[in-house]
Amino acid sequence: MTDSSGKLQARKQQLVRDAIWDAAIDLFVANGFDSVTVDDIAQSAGVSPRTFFRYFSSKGDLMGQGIVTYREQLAEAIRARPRRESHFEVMRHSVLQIAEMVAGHPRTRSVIAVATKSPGAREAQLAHRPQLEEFVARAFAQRLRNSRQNDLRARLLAGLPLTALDVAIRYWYEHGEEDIRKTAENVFSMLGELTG
Amino acid sequence: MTDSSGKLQARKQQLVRDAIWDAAIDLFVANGFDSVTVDDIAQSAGVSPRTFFRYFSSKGDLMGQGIVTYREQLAEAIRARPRRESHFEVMRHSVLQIAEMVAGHPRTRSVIAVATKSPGAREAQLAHRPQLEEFVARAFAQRLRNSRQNDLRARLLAGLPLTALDVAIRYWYEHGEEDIRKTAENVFSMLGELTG
DNA sequence: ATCCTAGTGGCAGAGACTGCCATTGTCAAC
DNA sequence: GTTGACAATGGCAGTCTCTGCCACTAGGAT
Repeated sequence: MTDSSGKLQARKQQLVRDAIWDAAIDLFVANGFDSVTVDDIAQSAGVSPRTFFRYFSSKGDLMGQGIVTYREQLAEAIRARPRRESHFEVMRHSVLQIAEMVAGHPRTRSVIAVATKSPGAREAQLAHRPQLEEFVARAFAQRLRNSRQNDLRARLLAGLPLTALDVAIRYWYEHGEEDIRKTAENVFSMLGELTG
Repeated sequence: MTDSSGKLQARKQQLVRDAIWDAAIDLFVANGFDSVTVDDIAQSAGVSPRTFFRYFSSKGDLMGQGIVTYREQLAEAIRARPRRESHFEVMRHSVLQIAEMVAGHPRTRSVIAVATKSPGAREAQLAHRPQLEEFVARAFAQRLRNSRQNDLRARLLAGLPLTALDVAIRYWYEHGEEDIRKTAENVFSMLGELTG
């Protein structure tokens, strides 16, 4: 099998996946998360309901994909920071970088709008957090090889930036800020003042 | 209507509620969160499935009750701290206090065990976080009346202790520590070192 | 004894999700 | 171009969650 054919398949799958996701978000925005059924989404995307579940494990799963997409890049951003940089600076730079990517995505506002209006959608979004935390925690753990209470520290260091990111993005959305970096900087400046 | 009869009614309701919850947690521990159906729980608690849903909005809802119970007390603990105390100290004292209460509950270990083993259960547990955050954020907002970016700050101050609490409790459970205060103190000491 | 009301159970039905099997398409070797 | 494997899809049946509705019952108030 040639390399291109394999990639072609993968590309086509991604196409279907995107079609489903886009259709779903649009329907959520138009009709509300709760009133939209999986059948609606499948029909709008031109696939069978059965196929929907082959691409997404649940209806709520759709709400997390916006963030999960940047999972590797967040971990990578953390790993890429210089080794002697303080944890605080690592978090700050990584969050700033990812926040900008998230804010740049055309449908980010739609996703947040849905999550804001529907508690069920927001919960579904949060359902991805354990997975996300684990991912980030592993990235931090590599910087902590000889630290006391490695895992406790890693988990805390994973939870903080995710909380900061979440707070920043929601504030950015609700207040119609132009530059999300500014909001994120504010969050970290507040974080820094905590001990002072 | 006399005062006592109303209280009696409430007491009876709480009895049913506890019966359902206890039965559910026991079943979860024994058979796993996913394999237990609502019918199982209802039968084990001696009520109809229909009644189950009058006490808990969903099967997953059961997983959050352990924490939600302390919702008001956490907010109250925050409000009770002296007004000139730093945010950091407010968080520290409040979390320590609540952590001790949570750790003292006889079924806390069971709940964490279930949440640890089943991703679905953990997600259901996290589903209560928005509600919880909102609650804590309101408590902090009262301390911030004249602060810039009130709500951004309040949300961050709500997210941090909840993250700290979550991390501390899980670590305490997994490492079989005797005193959860020590673990919580460690978390906050790590938090304090962040800017230093 | 008789209302009145809150709590309950049963029933029907929608929607989420899964396992299974048949069908279709796609690529590769012939 | 035909064929043969293999992945993706669709349809179907069935389970489970959750809700609206209505009938029933128990306990307190009158």
